[in-house]
Amino acid sequence: MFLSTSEHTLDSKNRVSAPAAYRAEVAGDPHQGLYVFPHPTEGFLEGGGEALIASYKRKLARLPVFDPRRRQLELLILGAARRLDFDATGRITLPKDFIERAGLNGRVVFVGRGERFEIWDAGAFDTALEEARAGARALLEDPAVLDLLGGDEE
Amino acid sequence: MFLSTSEHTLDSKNRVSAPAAYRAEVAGDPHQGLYVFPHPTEGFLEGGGEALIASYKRKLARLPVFDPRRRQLELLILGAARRLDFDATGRITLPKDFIERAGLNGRVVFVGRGERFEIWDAGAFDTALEEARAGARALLEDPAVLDLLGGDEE
DNA sequence: CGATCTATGGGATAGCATGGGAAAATATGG
DNA sequence: CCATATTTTCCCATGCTATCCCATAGATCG
Repeated sequence: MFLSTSEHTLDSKNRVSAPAAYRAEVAGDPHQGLYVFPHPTEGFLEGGGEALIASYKRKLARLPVFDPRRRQLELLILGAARRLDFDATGRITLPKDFIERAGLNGRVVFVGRGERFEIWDAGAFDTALEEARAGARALLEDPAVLDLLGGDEE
Repeated sequence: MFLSTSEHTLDSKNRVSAPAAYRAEVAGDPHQGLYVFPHPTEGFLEGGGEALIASYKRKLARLPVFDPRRRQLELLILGAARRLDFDATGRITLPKDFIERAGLNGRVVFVGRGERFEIWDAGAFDTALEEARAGARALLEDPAVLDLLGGDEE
């Protein structure tokens, strides 16, 4: 599972160290590496292991091949995704267009979200995190959320 | 799996470098090479490895041999498909009629879609990609799409 | 306090994409 | 059946980019 948040440096060759925990996460995969694509509408990158891409592929395969929604999603996800392999020291190299799409600028943040993770520009992420914190109290008082997180399971 | 999008040059001899990742994808096939045919109705080429053609063949075999729909589909897919082998530097040579059917004009784009990929004229692809991005927000708000991509799989 | 792992920087190297010439195969006409 | 024209295949050369490799420094852990 991809957890926690960590900041790393994007160097002049567009390389960035992947969090060691993420490398361990995909260490068992056949081609170990991270699969990454720019989010279709938001300004960050989404990533995961082979399992994530395979899951998208299976989900899209439920729609007929000629369904416009399937074709559009394939284009935005499978067509945009790239497998990024680790170098000997555990870094990945980000394609230039990914860097532009996500507005990355030196300091980048990896944010774990369970089955997947996100790569943000540090500045944009700080802003988003502040907003999330500012709204946290109201969120936790929302009856639907209370119910969702509520009692212990079983 | 065929992923990602990359642009290559169609030279004066109708040769174009196949993406290195696609070559790796079919490296294990008995006759390694790409199987390509013009889409029956749209202006691009569809391609894949041996697995793709074998899959079409199996699917068509579900219909009786004399079924007119089977005969028509065989003509449009199996009859149109060609195996394109790589030269020593990893290029394939596109037949002239494929180039005309897809309106290829110097710059061509390979688009990965999982089990298959497509070959587009760069100009036409840029337009299609822009449209897909423009409609992305609405797409991701579509309840059917939310449901499709939504929950984690078991 | 040494051993190991992680993060980062930079030079060297190998692979990829592309162009063009030479040789081989194929087609066309007599 | 041969001669010529055309197409296709093979081979080599080049610039560029990504990858490999080494070095350093800090952090972590017994």
